Amino acid sequence: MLFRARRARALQEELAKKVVAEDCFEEAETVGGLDVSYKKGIGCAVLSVLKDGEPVKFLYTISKVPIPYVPGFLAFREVPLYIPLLKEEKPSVVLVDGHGIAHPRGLGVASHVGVVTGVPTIGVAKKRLVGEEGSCEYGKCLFKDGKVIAAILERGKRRIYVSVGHCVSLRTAVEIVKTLWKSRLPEPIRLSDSLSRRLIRQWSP
DNA sequence: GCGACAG
DNA sequence: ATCTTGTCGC
Repeated sequence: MLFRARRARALQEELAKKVVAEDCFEEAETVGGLDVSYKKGIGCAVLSVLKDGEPVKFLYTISKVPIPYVPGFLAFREVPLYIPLLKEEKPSVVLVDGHGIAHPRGLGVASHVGVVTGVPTIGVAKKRLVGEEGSCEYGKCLFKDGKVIAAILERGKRRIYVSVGHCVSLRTAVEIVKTLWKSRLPEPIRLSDSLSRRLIRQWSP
C-alpha cells in the first residue's frame, strides 16, 4: 500500500490543534503501557495495565500492518493497533513507546492516539526525533522554538525522552514516569514490550 | 547535495 | 522495529 505523506501531514497538523497539555485527570489510579512488536508484516500490540505498580491486566491484538515506517509518521503504523485496545480498557493514563508532542508537527504517536481516543497519554522515547538539547528544571530537556518539548530522564548511561502526549502536563508526566522507571524502560512499557515480543515470535503463519 | 531520522 | 552468538559483568 502506498503511503500518502501529504494527507498524513495535513491530518497531523489538524489533530495537533486538539492536544491538551494539561492534566485532565485527578489521580493516576491505573497506568497503562503500549508497545508493538513485528514479524514479517504482522504486528502485535499489547496494553499492560498497572495498579499500585503491579500488573493487573494485559490485552493484545495481532494484525497485518501494511503501512511502512517513515520517520515522523510512526502513528499511522501503530495507532490502528492501539485503538481497539483502548476502546476495551481505559487506564487513567497511558505510557506510549514513542514521542508525544516532541515531534516535527507536534503530534507524535503518543499524542495521536491520545487525541483520537480521548485517553490521557505520555510519550516515552528512547531516541531523539527533533529538538535541541539544553538544561531546564528537569535537568536536561529538548527545546523547539525556544520552548521545552520533552524532559530527558537519565539513569547512568541510559536515558529516555518524556513528553506530553495528551491531557497531561509535562510535570505530571515526568512524575509518573519517574516512579515507574526501574529497569531499561518504565514498567508498563517494558511489560508490553516483552509480552508483544513473545506473542509475535510464536505466531506461526 | 548532505546529514538527520521515534519504532 | 528486526536480523542474530557469544560474551562481559553483577
